[in-house]
Amino acid sequence: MSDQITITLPDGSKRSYNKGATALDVAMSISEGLARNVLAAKVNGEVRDSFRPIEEDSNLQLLTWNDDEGKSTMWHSSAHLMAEALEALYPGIKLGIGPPIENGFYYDIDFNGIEFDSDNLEAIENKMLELAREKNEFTRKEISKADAIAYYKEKGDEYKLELIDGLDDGSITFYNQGNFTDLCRGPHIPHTGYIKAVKILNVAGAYWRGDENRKQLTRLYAISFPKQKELKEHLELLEQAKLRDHRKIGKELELFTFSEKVGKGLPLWLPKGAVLRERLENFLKKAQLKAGYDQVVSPHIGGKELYVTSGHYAKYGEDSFQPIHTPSEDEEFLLKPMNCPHHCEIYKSKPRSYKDLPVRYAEFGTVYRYEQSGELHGLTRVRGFTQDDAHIFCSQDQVKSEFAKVVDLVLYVFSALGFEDFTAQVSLRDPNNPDKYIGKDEDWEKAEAAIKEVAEEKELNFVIEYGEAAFYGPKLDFMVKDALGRKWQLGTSQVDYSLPERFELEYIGSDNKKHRPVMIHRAPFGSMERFIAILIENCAGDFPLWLAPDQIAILPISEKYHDYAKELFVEMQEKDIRGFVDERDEKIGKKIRDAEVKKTPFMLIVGEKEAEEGTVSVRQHGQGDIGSMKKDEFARFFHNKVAELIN
RNA sequence: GCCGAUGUAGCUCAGGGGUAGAGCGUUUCCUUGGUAAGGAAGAGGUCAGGGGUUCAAAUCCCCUCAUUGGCUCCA
Repeated sequence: MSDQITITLPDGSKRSYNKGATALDVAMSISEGLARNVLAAKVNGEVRDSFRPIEEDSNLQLLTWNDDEGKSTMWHSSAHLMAEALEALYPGIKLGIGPPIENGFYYDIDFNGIEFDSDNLEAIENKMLELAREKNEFTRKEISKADAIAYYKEKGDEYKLELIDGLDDGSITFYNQGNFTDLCRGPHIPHTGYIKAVKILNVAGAYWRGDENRKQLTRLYAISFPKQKELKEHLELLEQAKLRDHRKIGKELELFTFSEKVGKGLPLWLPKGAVLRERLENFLKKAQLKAGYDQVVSPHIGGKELYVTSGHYAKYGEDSFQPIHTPSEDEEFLLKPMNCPHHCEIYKSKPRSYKDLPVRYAEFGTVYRYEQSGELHGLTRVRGFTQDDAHIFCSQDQVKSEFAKVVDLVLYVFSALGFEDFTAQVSLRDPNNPDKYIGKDEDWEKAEAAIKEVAEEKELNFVIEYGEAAFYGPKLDFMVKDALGRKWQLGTSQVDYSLPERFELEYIGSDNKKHRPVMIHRAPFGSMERFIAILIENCAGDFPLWLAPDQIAILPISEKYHDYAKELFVEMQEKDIRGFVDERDEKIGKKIRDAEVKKTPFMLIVGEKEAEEGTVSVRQHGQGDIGSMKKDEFARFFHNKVAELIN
C-alpha cells in the first residue's frame, strides 16, 4: 500500500500528499493565507474538522467564512466557547444543547438555581473573547459510551446523559478546548482564536427537547464573527431591519392599532390601513373574477353542529373561543374559525352536475381563532383575521389543472407586489405513518404527484416536507421572511378529501351516477393581516403607487392657492387618484418634508404659476422635483405608472 | 400557556422615595412663504391597573393587565 494519497480539489486539480495529511496541510501547501482562513473541510461530501487526518484518496473542499458550512462550524465552536465562558462564570450550571443556527448559535443552559444576571451579558462576551485570545485548540476524541456516561455522571449533567442514551456506542465523540469538554459530533474550527467578535443577542426560555411538559432551560442566542467589523455591520443590519418592522411603520403611517379594551390580537384598521386593505382586496377580486371565481358571503358565526360535522370541533373545540349560547333557546354557535364548512353548505344548496365543475367560491372571510397569548405578534399572528379564502370543488381529474391555476394566481399576486424572496413548501404524507391520513391511497398519490408536477412545471423554488401534510390532504405553502428573518406562511393551497366526505358533497357524473368532488382550499395572501404585515416590511412602507393610502399630497404654496388646490383635489379624485390637500399654515418646505416622511408617492405643488396655467409642479417621493405638467398630463402619467406595476 | 424583559403626554424617550420633563405632534396668534423642519404662546400625564411597605411611592415589594424576545402551538 502506498503511503501517498491523492486529493482532488473542487476545480478538478489533483494533488498528492502523505497519508494522514489534514485539510489544513493541503491549504498550507496552496497558500498560507488560505490556511489561515480555513474553518472546516468537506471530505467526500462530509463536513469534518480541518485538522482531522485524511487517510485515503478524497475529494476535498476547503471551507471558509464564505461558505455556509464554514460559518456554521465557526458558530458551533462559538457555542462551545460560550459554554466554557458560562461554566467559568457560573460554576455548577448544566448544559443542554448548543447548535449553530441560520444566523449564529445558541446554548440551552440549566442555571440550576444559580442566579443569572441577564443584564450583564457583556461579562459573558468578554470572558468568551478572553478565552478566544488563548487560541485554545479544539481536539476530537472518540469515547466509549460507558466512559461518556461516567464523565457526565461525575459532572451531574442529566441532559447530556439523556443525549448519550440515544447514541450508539462507537459513534460518540467528545470535543475539548481549553478547560471545556462537550459531547459533540463536531466538526470544529482549529482553535478559538478564529473568533474575534461575539454578541449575545437575546435570552429566552426554551423547553428541553422542545417538549412543553419538560423543564424550561435558559437559551442564550448569540453570533460571532472572524472580524470585529463584520459584527458591527451585522448589528447595523439588525438595526435597519427593526426600522422596517410593520408594527413600527403601521403606527407611524397610521395604518392600524390595537386596544386593550377591544382585546389583544384583535387589530383595529385605521382609515389609511383600511384603504390599503380595500385596494388589495379589489386587486385580488378582479384577478379572481378573471380566473372564474364566484364571490360568496357567509356569516361570522356558525352552528356548533357545522363544526362537529367538519371535524374541527373534535380537533380544536377545547382550544377555541367557546361556543356562544343563545339566551332562551338552547342553541350554540361558534365564531367561525374557517370558511370552508360554510362554503360546503353553499355547494350543497342545490344538486350539482359534472358540467358545473369546477365550482370556485371565494370570500374575504373573517375568522377567529384562539391563539395562545404568548403567540400573538403584531399583525402576523392575531386572533381575528380575514382570509382571502376560496374553495374549489372539482373532480379528481381536475385537481392538477386547478392546482396549477391556483399557483399561477399566487405567482401573479406575488409578482405584482414585488415579492421575490419566497420559497414554496410541498407538504406530503409521512410515509412511515400512513394511518394518520384519511382518504384513498390512490387519490393521495394522484394529488401528491399533481402538486409536485405543478411545482416543477412552474419552476418554483420548493422543498418537499414529508409528514407535513394536513390529515385531510397534501398542500403547497408559500413562505416568506419578515424583516427580522422570521419565516411566515402566506399563500397556501391544499387538497382536501375529508370535508367532501364529511359533508357528503356530491355531483352527478356523465355516467349519471353520484360522485364525490375534491375540494381545494386556497388563499394567495393567506390572511390580509399577515400579508399586509409582510408587505409593509418588504417595502418599508413605500407602498406601490396603486396601494399607497395617500397617492398624492397637494401642497399649496400659500393660503392664496387653497381654492386651486381644492379644485385639483376634486379633479384628481374623479380620476381615481386619492390623496389630500395640506392646508396647514406652514411653509412649502415643511409640507414637502412631512409628505416625504409619510412616504407619499407624489407631491403636487401649486402656487401662483400653476394656478394661472392649470398645471401642477410634481415631486416624486425619494426622487425630488420632476417638473411641471398639465393636470390631465399628470393623471395620464400617474395611471401609466400604475399600469406598469400591475400588469 | 411557559421562561425573560418592558410599560412615564397622541408619538419617540429622559428622569427616579419628597408629589413630572424634552423633542415631535396638537391648539391659538404672527407670518403668505417655491421643493426635506419660519416664529411666539398655550393645552395635554392618577407615571398601565390594583394592593402593600413608608411620615411620604411614579420611584421599593407583590398581584393583575398589555406589549415584547424566545419556546410550545397554529384548522
